[in-house]
Amino acid sequence: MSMDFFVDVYLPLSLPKAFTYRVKEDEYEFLKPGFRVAVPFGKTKIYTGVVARKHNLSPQTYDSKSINSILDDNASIKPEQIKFWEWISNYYQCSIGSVLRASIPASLLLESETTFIVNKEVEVDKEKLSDEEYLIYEALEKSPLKLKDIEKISEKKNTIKLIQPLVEIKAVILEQRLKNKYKPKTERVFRINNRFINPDDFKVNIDNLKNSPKQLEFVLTLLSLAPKGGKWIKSKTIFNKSKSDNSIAKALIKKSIIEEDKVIVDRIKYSENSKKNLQKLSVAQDNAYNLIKEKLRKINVVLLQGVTSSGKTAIYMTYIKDIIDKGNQVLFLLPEISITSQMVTRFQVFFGNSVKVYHSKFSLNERTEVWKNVYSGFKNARVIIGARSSLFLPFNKLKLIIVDEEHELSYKQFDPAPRYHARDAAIYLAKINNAKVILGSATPSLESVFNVLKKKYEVVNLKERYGGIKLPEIDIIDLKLAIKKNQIKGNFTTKLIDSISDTLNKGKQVILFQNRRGYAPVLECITCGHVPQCVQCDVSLTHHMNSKKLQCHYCGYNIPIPIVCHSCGSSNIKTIGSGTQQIEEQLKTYFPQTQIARMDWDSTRGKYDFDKIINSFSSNQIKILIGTQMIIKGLDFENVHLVGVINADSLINFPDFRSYERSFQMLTQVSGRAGRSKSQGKVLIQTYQPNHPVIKYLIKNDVDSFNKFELNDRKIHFYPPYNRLLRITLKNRNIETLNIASDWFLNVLSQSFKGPILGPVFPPISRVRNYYHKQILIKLDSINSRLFFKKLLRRTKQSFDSIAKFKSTKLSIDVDPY
DNA sequence: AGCACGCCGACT
DNA sequence: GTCGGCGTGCTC
Repeated sequence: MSMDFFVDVYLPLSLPKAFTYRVKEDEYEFLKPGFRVAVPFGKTKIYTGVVARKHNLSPQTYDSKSINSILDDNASIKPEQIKFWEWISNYYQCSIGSVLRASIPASLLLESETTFIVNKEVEVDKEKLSDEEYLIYEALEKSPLKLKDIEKISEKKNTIKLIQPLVEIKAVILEQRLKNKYKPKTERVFRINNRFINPDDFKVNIDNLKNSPKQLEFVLTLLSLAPKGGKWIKSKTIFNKSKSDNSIAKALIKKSIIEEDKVIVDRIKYSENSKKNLQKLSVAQDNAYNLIKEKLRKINVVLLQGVTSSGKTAIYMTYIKDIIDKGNQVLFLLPEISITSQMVTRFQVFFGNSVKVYHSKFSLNERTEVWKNVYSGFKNARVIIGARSSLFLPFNKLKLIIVDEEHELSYKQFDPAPRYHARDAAIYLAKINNAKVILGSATPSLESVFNVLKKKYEVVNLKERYGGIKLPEIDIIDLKLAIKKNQIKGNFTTKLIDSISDTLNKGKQVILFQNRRGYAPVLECITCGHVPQCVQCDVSLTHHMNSKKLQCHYCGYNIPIPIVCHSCGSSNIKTIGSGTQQIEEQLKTYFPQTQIARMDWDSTRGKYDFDKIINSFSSNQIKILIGTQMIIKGLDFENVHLVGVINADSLINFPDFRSYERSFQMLTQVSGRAGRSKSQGKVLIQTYQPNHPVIKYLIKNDVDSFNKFELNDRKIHFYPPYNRLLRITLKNRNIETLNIASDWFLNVLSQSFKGPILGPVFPPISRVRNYYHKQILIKLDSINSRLFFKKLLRRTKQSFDSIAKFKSTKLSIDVDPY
């Protein structure tokens, strides 16, 4: 009986399912789920896919193509990873391909590029070729070319048609070549030739070098580093020590005295600090540590709720040590922005080379390296510090995931798909790996607080700061009152200015927090009120002082700052609003002699800008640091005494159901930057609403009461964590088509689903890059309705996609949107 | 998602 | 007449 052999393959495309390919019997035996295979797809392309499963069921409705080749000797992807992808794809309602693409460094997803080569077996009568064909053929005779290159040579765009005749007469053939994008970094190494150090000849050999002192020195240096030979020594080391260079090495290689080779080295430099002992835990920390340990025996997730500066990190580290001493791996998740070199160094001091770091600002090659380290050599990858995408690494023996600052919004991926929440995904990842989870925060998310109430998680509290330092004193400045008394100028009340100057006089530092970025956001015409808008998005252009431009934050469109109003021609235009740049300038008029730095998205574009500012602030060169969210992320500045919040209202009044929670978290975090050593710090908050609940509970440092208040509010309005949200966004260039499409969608949904469906509405920014947006929001009240709705949504999406007139409408789904 | 095909309008 | 714009449908 003849058997057919098939594999289902996941492709890195945004398509909803796996594709089935035929394989030969021996391939079938060799392949396992997780192997990468190169497969033809469509007419011209070859993609790298991942085998999901293998079987003998011949597809009924189509003929399977055969795979092109097998790319692995061992499964590149572990079964747990595939399981994790499938969960993400199912829970967050996105294609498996988009998960795959987010997971694997592009370097491991080989890419096909159509290359054309001259077919030497066919005689071509060049006289008969057209001028253009001739040109292309001649170019191809010199070297194989890709379509893009031919485009350049022929200076035409439609190269396919140009080359088509040549392909038809088989003068030119296509070559599908897979190109490996990952190039390991190598270093040259030398070692002494065995024959040279053979005891019988050694003396003679050395004597022979007498007339070449430079070469002799090279050899002696090499011998001092590797007396018995055999060992490879880095070229750099020898060149430095013997003051020689490549010419000398070359000469020695020619004489067969030394041998050379190349070894693969890590791109990311890890300091080889000797591992220090962990700092001893305080009594409170030790209690918390033991409690966590005890609770994790019975439950999978523990929430560590510790006030700012309570020393959560020390507890994590003690726990991490437990895990890695047993040869297991730990994933330490941080919000992207918190992964500073400060943080990494802190870990390396204790865990040395076993620490690996993974986040999106690393280059592709760097990320590939970490991937390979985590996959194979887990001795040097036991502690992985990473941003949300590190959930997708090929862990070996993952036994603990720590999600620090678990309340952070940036754990939720926003665009593109997969729109996953790293905290929630981490809990599932832990489950399939049999690992435990510690969530840490001073101000836990209401979701986690709720899960503690529901007994899904256990909580461990840490109510005092490390070293018995008092929490800062929080003082409110009523802006209404200040205006009445004429005690305000620009953004600053007299009280705040006095406090700043007091602090500076004591030799202490100041942090000022402003919840906006860039310079005074918009330019307004005083005469007619016109504000310059982006041409393809529905937003006002932002004034960027550095580049002297008006810029769109959504699509990057920019224009030079106009001298006259484009609408009425008046030259009476000015900037309105108050961002960090403006605050910096106002502050400079008060404290002209003081070093002031600003930290926001604009001033920290580069990879190292952030570290640079942090370093000069911690070394006390900068006295006042002004910044947005960026400055509040778990950084330890010992000398900061005063934290000022310029305006709490812009936070509190943000039109979103999470804005109170967020303001409370942010204000608590920012307050926590004050008084981290010995003396008690001070926090001054300027606000128009001194009696607002957020402010009220904040002053008392009462997280629990705030949570209670806020949970009650969420319950009344059917918001998370009581109900789950699901948001559908439709996009189209044409507003009419969009309206019809979104109405259709809503209609079909509401025929089967009786729960609350809101919309479709235009979001606050209703047009981005010339695409109009419309949103539908669904509130789901139980697991059953969630499961039911997701099924319904999948069906509805399928019918939607099959209707021709909706083809141009893009649809995206966001589960648990933020 | 890409990519090719094919149908239309705007020009050498 | 042809170039290239975009709408449509398919990919194992």
